[in-house]
Amino acid sequence: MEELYEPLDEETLFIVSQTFKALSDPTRIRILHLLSSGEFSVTEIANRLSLLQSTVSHQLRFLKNLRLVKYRREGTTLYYSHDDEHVLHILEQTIRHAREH
Amino acid sequence: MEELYEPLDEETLFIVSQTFKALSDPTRIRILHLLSSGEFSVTEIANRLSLLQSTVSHQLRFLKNLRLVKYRREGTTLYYSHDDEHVLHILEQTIRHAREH
DNA sequence: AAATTATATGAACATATATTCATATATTGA
DNA sequence: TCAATATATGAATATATGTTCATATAATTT
Repeated sequence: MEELYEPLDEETLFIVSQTFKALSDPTRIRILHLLSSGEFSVTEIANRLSLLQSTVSHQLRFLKNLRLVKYRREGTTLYYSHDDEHVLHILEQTIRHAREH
Repeated sequence: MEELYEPLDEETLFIVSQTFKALSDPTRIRILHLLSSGEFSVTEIANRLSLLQSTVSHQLRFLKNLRLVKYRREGTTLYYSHDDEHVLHILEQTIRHAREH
């Protein structure tokens, strides 16, 4: 029997699980989905999604640590945008898939 | 400014988050990755991945509920295999992406 | 420098989750 | 029906996680 299966090393496993963990929370999904259409400040995100500023900030830190989002500063305002085409593509792909029942 | 952003309804959000939650745990990732190469019994999975039979069984139930795996019976043995090409494709895609650093 | 606005942070809390152990269930064969 | 084998299940536990509240930090304007 031929074996096309390659066991996963710890590092790969960690990266993959972290990536999907980022996409496993409804709040983070909504934030990333919003950011797929452009850049928004923390307050804008909170208002659009009816979330507390603190909640958004915490989740943005999470996404920032995984380099899924980035920001630029303009005065006191931080404009966040997505920073990982691959992950965003997977998310949008899965959203479409889910919408087809 | 044109708006290409479509808010996510609750149901879609739930399906998407559940799907990614399934892929966010190292044990489930290893199981699904193994099943990408064929069908295996619960005991085989446990042995190959050095996991307790109980752990594997619990996680298979989780994956079964989300219809990510299916099984066929042969005597007392249950052979599990994957049951969602789309999700498996996303997983393998992300594994390859992670392996490229 | 003080006030204002925007964002980040830490602690506390409630909830969710993964694993383990012990045991139950199910199928087969003697 | 009893023994053997394979799998499932439930309770217990430890840990992880998301949200909230209060407050801190940072940049700007007056």
